[in-house]
Amino acid sequence: MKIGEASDQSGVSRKAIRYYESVKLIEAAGRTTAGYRDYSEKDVEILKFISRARGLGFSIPEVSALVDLWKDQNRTSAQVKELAMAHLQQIENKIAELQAMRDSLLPLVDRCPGDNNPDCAILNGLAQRK
Amino acid sequence: MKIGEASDQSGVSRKAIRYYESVKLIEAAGRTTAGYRDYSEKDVEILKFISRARGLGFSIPEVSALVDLWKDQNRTSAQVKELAMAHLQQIENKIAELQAMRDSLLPLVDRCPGDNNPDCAILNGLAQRK
DNA sequence: CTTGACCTTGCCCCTGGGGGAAGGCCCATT
DNA sequence: AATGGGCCTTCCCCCAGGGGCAAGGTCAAG
Repeated sequence: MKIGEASDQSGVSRKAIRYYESVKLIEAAGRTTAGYRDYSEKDVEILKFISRARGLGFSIPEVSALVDLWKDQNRTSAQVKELAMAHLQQIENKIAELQAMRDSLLPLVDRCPGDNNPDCAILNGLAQRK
Repeated sequence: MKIGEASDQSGVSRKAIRYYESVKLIEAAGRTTAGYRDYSEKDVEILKFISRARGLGFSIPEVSALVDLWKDQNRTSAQVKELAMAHLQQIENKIAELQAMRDSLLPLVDRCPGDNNPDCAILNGLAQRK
């Protein structure tokens, strides 16, 4: 099948598929006589795997490692778990970072009257030396 | 003062200062006879303002709008509040997105034995059609 | 006068693709 | 047989926010 159908079936955009090929996350697809990329059902399964992993926030190198482990019958679940736990920690860190931003910003927003006067707690908070 | 001192005092890297100038977030600094950028105390205050706004996660265009409002004596606090609340919503959205990732990934990690066998709930979860 | 610390511009790199241009291919309809 | 539109191809620019490095200019102290 051609890239459009592979895209529709896998949920990965055409653009992303070509990008994944360019960064060698997936193998270069075979070509038809017309020069079109040609995909098999198996290729689509790999794309779906990648799509789900990306959806969980794994970066391209991380997804690459996951795909390699998936294909490797000699893997250990410990290897996979280590990778996933490291990613989970990154997620937790980002959540904490965003919550810290929210916790800093929220009180400023609450104290800003939001009326027609120029006085604003948000600008004051940003301007003042802490 | 030159860029190095302005950087030290404001907490914004030399590189970032030049970058902010190139994207017109700040005005182009004056130059000494030797061609070095020259900063005043006021410039440093603006950089500190920017640094704090960036620390709260505001994007460059958002920071630009905040700086403009800060300088504008005819602003209304409603304008500032609107901008801040929109950003706050973006933060909340990102937090929710990351929490959803965590909530999907965590049960898989918990069910992965992490031993020397290849069977792994994480890979199974990514591979299976949902 | 030399040395080292600072400054300058400029270029390529990163993430993860999106958007769009210019041109080639294929199928169905007229 | 021709044509139209819907695919496909490669190529390049764009986003944030700089990092890193190169080649060279400047300045103050010893």
